[in-house]
Amino acid sequence: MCVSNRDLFHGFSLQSVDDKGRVAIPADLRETLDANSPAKQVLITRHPTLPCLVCYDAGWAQELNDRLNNLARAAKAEGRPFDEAAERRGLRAEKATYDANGRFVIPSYERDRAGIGKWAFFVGDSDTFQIWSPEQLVAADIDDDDLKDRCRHYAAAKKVTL
Amino acid sequence: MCVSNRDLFHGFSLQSVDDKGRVAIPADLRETLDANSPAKQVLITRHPTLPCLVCYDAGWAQELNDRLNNLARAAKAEGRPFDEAAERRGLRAEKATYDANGRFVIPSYERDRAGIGKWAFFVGDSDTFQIWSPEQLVAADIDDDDLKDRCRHYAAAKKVTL
DNA sequence: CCATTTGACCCCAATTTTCCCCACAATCAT
DNA sequence: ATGATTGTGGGGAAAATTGGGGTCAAATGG
Repeated sequence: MCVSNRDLFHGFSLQSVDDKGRVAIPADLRETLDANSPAKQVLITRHPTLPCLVCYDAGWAQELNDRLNNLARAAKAEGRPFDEAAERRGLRAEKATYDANGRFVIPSYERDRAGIGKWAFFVGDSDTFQIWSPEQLVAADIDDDDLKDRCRHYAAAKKVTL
Repeated sequence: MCVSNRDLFHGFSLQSVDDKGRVAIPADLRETLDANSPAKQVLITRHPTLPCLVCYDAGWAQELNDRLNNLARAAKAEGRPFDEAAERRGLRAEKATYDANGRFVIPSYERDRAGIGKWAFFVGDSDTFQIWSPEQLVAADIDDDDLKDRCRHYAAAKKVTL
């Protein structure tokens, strides 16, 4: 089960959020979405611990679901305890479609909780990608100075003051 | 485990960076990139400890990701602690495509952090290759006199003063 | 039930950025 | 030397991002 033949999400980008709440998914990440699933859709969840969003394609959602089912079956067969309901909560997600320009509307609950305003910082993370409010990121109490630094660099390049 | 029949990166070269930020990947290294992945792309990260960049092909990225997923699964199955988010940070990378002449644009954050100006020193390192600012390399507080010496030699050959 | 509002989509257009292509210089191998 | 490959410079074409309409349908409230 080594080769899943999926494209990975790589790259970083600071994108503007317009007055309608739309953001363009950076071309690099969108390319991966399109490669992994023909549906022009992106699944959006809150990160379990960090104040950011986690996004992926429909194919990855299926993969996660399959794995969970396999774990549940194995646990049951071996009589181990397995809180399937809890595990399944981690798979809940919003679904959004993106248009020909690669834009979608960040669902209001997710946008609100991630504190996303005028700008959205995209972070490719292999099987998924994250979306941060740049302001939240640089202020966050996390051990990832490089990401914060990178965010500042991208902000400066677009003349955005955080 | 996957039998990955991969070519290795070998060789050294000092390349110029033009006004657009473009640099040609030396032919030896490019050959390996092409052999390992049909995508004309190179993934670029910062070295975890040294002031240089680490680059590799998309196939190696997939290999690293597969290994990480397997480790995470094993750890979970055996109830061992595993900081997946931290491990995953090491896999984050910028993606750049190179043209028919083998040139790509060094992403501005990476270029900035590696202190790369007019010249880029390429170092084959088996599964990956490194890109150094020659000035940073010879001044770096590292125990690799041979590499520094080699860099000076290449610089002298191109009449570059460091 | 009908009028009005809201908002989700879709299309078009301008600007910026990237990348593709061609020509030429330098280097290497024969 | 000379032809082939590799590296370098620059301009034009294509794509990405962003702003702003318009249209249709569901929801709201008279």
